[in-house]
Amino acid sequence: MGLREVKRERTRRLIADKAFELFGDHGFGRTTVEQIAAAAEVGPSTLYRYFPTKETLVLEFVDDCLADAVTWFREQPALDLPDGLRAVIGRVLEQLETNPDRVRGVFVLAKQNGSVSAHLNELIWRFRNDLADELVRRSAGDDPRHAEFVAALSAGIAMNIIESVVRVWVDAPDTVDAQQLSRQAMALLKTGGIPLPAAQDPTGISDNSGHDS
Amino acid sequence: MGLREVKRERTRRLIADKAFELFGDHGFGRTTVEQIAAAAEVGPSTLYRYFPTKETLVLEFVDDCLADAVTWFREQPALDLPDGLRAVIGRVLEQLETNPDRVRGVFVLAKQNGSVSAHLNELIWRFRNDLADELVRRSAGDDPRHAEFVAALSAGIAMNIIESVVRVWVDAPDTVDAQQLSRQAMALLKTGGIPLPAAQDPTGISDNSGHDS
DNA sequence: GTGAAATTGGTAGTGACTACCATATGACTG
DNA sequence: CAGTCATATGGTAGTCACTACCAATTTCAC
Repeated sequence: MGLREVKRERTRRLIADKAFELFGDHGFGRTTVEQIAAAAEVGPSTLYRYFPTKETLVLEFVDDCLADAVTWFREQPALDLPDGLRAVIGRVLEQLETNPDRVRGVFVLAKQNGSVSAHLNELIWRFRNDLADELVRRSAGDDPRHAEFVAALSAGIAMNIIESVVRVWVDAPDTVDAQQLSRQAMALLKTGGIPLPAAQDPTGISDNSGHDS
Repeated sequence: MGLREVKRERTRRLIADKAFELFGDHGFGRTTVEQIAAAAEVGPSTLYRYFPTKETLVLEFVDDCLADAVTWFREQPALDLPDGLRAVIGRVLEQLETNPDRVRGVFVLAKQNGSVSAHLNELIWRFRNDLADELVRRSAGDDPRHAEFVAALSAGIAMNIIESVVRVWVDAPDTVDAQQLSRQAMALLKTGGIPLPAAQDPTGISDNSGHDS
């Protein structure tokens, strides 16, 4: 709309970029928000109006990618679950590949700094929860407790695939095809290539008494 | 051994308990470390010698449970993977059931406070990574890249089961049997009761070219 | 251009956390 | 039992993330 929003978006991006630059040069912990504000030529209080915490400076892009994928998935109710999940995974990776340098930078910073790592992990979990909520919404109306449990596991596996793929991909974005790697993960899962936890003796496995409906 | 360590352990526990009490009464954010130190009748600087951050005050117990399970798993190399993973899951749940109130408290606080949630999630991821490392160590010496990838997925699923079970369990520790619920999750996983991500059309699924060995 | 609304920079403060120092306390030696 | 040594403790001063608030400036609508 107005010139206002354009300028605001520009300032926002400028701050994030400068922050990323400084974090890359001197590390997350050794960079103060005052330095970032100074580099972006804004006051510290302006910076805090755009980014509520220092961590969001780093994580906003990844957060956007995940949020976008969830929103997109909500608008695709026609897909059945296996194909739908495959598609969200693809969507997330697609979004992340928009800016590989940024994603790699985020993971590097997360490796260095505990707080960044913690908040990154929280983003990922929130994604899983959002996904699980959507799966519950789609599930046929049987026992909601069971549906939530299944949805959590299902969404968790999707999250795991994404995370595992990304961790490989960020180490060598040029030689690894993230999409293909994710398909490989799905295939391994389907064909038993991934060792799953299971008792050799399936005691009490087939009864449902542990789950009070 | 000496009287010193006994006293130290007592002080440590006293601080953690008082902290938990105050967090429960007034919330995590509304409780200052000075208040905790005062309640435990120690100076703030002493408190920081025991607990490096405010979050560790909350999360130490869960952290210990997970660390214990990993250590235990490392000492059980005889188990094959499916059964071993089942056993770690059981071990973690067993440890958590040692102090259900504490675990529930942790999850309640995590729900209220973003930083607690973030650090809790990080603990869980660290557990997954430790588990994955051990799985890699056990894997036959083929392509390490592939082994790491598989291990990450495998450990991730174990982590997911634990997390999903615990989230149900903390809501009603008395009516839910965590161990049985985890076995149910494994059974669902094995019998296809959990929707997994997969393309209906398995394009490029069976070739290995995406994975450069 | 004028007034309303939004954006900004600055100030003062809180609270988590660190570095450092002086003191006190338990542990060991003669 | 006295001496001494390592360790534990409390306090002080300081940094930095973050908040609440205020005054000034800029943008938009009329």
